[in-house]
Amino acid sequence: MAQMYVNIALPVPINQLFTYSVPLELEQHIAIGKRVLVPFGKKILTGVIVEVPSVPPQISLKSLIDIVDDQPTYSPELLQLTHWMSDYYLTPWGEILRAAVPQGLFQESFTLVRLLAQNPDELLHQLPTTARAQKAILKSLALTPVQKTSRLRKNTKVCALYPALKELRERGWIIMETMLERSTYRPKLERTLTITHAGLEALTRRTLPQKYLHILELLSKNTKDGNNVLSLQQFLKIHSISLSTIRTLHKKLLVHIAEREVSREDEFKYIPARSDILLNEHQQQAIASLRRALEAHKYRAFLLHGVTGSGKTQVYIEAIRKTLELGKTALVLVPEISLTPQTVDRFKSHFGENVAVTHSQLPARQRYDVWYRARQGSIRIVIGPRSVIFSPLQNIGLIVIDEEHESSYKQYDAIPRYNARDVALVRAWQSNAVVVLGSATPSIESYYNAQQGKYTLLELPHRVDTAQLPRVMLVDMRTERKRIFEEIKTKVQSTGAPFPKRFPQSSLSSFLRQHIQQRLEAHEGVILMINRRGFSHVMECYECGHVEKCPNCDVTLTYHSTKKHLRCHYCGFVKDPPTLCPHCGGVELRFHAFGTQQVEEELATLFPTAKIVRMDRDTTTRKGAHHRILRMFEAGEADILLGTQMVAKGLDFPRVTLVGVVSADTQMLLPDFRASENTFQLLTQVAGRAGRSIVPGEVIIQTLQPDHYSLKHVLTHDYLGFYTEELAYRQELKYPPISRLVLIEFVGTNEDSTYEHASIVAQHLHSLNEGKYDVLGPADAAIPKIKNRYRKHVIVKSYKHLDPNGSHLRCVLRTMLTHYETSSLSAKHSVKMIIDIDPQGLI
DNA sequence: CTGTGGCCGGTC
DNA sequence: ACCGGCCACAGG
Repeated sequence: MAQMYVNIALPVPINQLFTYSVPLELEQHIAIGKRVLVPFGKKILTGVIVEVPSVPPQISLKSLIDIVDDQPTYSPELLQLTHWMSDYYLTPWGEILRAAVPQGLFQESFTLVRLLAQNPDELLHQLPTTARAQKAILKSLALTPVQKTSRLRKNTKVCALYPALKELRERGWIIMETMLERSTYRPKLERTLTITHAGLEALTRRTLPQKYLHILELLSKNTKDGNNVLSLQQFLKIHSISLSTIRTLHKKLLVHIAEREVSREDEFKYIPARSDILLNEHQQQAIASLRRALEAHKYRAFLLHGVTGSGKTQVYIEAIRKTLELGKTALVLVPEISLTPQTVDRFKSHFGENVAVTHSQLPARQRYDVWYRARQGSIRIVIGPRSVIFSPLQNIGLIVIDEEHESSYKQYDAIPRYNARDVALVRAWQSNAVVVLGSATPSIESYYNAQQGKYTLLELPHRVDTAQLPRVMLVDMRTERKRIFEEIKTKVQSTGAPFPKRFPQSSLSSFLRQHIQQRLEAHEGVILMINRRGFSHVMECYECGHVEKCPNCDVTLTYHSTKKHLRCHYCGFVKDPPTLCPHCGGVELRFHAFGTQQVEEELATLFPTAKIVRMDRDTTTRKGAHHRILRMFEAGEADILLGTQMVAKGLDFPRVTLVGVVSADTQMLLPDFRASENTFQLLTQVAGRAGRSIVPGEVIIQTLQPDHYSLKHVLTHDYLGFYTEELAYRQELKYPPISRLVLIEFVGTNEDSTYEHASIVAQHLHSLNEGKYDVLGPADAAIPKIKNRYRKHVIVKSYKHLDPNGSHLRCVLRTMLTHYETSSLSAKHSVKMIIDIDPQGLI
């Protein structure tokens, strides 16, 4: 037999596979998709067998250490999907494979350093004065005698750590041990109690005290097929028996205590689904289309555009029902934030034991369980946030992406930077499955795709039952501001006092106040949304709300306090800030945004008897806090729910009749080409929280820009109107979906070298250009410095009519990447380069 | 002459 | 990412 080789994908930032030879005794266990342990550099890493080549490369090879899996962790389907991602997102395959499974499945080795010497302080003198590194290591070990090498490196900041450790080892002062991390996953066990043969005999012979006989009798009834139905704990509790009694029986060998693995899923109280749900005509049509598509067993994508409260979930449920009938499985992706118990219960009540739900707050073990059970086929529906797109469900028939426009489907802060919605489309295509993208406010891209015929459009234009869409009103905050400003001016003119440093401002207009008052009196619920403080570097006219924009990119300019100028962070355009407002001649240009705190205080003063609950990042980090706040509000124990964007999504409280938006502007003025789209989506979503029952709802939006087009269409619930206007804007400035964007971010501690590095790459991209794309920048990122690291952006805009599937662009970027990797430019200046394909935003 | 810190290329 | 080899340079 010829020597066998395997190609392994490793989770290292090197875009290639590595070949290893296979020891004879492992040959019969080799299979594509299994995890293996391999030596790599100084470490042992986990990798995945992705190919079995017939011809080895002409280099000396290392040998596999072990095969971790009994059965492949990755199905051919998942290997195909992750391979596509590796190519599309320019990310090493191994890194994607690691991201596609629960944490802890990619063990790697580490080295422990253990101090043997008893008296390290004396030993210090034995070392030559020049051996500073060794001394530093000894001192650190004197404090903590056992440390990982990585920790020693951090503690001592020694450069050549290993040579120094070698010396110390040769002196016999330390030893080093290579260890493999323990897998973070261990099954949850519980103890079971069974009666032994000796116990049964004792029972028939009745040679024991009555008390013990009674217990044995209970036990003999409780035992089924050799397995105890109740756990030890449950048995003790139900029959009020103490553990010590059982111990006595155990000592006499009359009972047997064993351990068994249990599922960690939370107890679920089964609520049967309502059977009286009447589907309206549009829902029925949508369901019929989906059923036909499912029966065809072919790839097909649908965009389900349904207004808030139009019963999209019921459509998903019927589609899933059909999928199960066809013997297939279904994936449901939801944005993290909208995974309310309401939604979960609804799916569970229809599909019971077939469903599993994961979310990021679930302990890692429980997430592992869901992953494992999906792979085993013991569940057939998985619901969760973006990462469940990798769920190892077999035979997928349907993928649902709820609220497909949500930015949380894009992972932007870690490798791999992928959009789960787009990956879902590819997975469905590769698996001949049906995809449903659902939203009340589809992303411009998705609606564009629907119009281009890539997706079939399904519309739900009405709310279910007889609920009406709420009445939306705008409050022009400029009038309020003007009044205050005039008052100050007259006061200044009459008294001769200087202008006050800070102008008084109230976050709540009198109009909004009156309406809150009315709702409180009627004992109805009020939701108030504040935008997170976010971006304060936007300069705004106090009187008219005017904001300066870039003449080239049409994004909001940001103020740089050090250089005292306004700047476009897309193209680098710079100008001095105006002293007078170019729009109204106002003198007061300033930065501002309301914080949750200020609004809460104002509310408390204005409505002293009202009970206000706050929901934001700070108040909901504790486990269960989120649910408790919502339950209080639902039960009517709280009158006003005040919160950030969290309150905009997925909540369904019939008692809410008024929704107020403190300021639409913070969102609208974000320096990003998607600012209008996000504003429209957010406001439409939050407006959708009002009037979800017979009582009609009202929505009040405060703004300094009442004429802005993203607000205009919110008033009339006119998605298509907004889409048309927004698409024209995108076409004019060549933003997606007309173009394809790639954001290249450079992060470094030294501003000049970070910039230099960015320009070299930008230059390189220019030189490779054949006119199919534009390169913008380098420019400062909108937040130019985070945690003492400078951020520079280079943006590539590739034109779809010249490079329809973006393959040319990826080819160019790959060339650039190879060049970059070998030129070791990054190491020299310690500048990190991050490539983000199809970024969600450019901030 | 030795030990150390910075750059650079390789990792099967 | 992270290690080791190479080179320049400070201290003896």
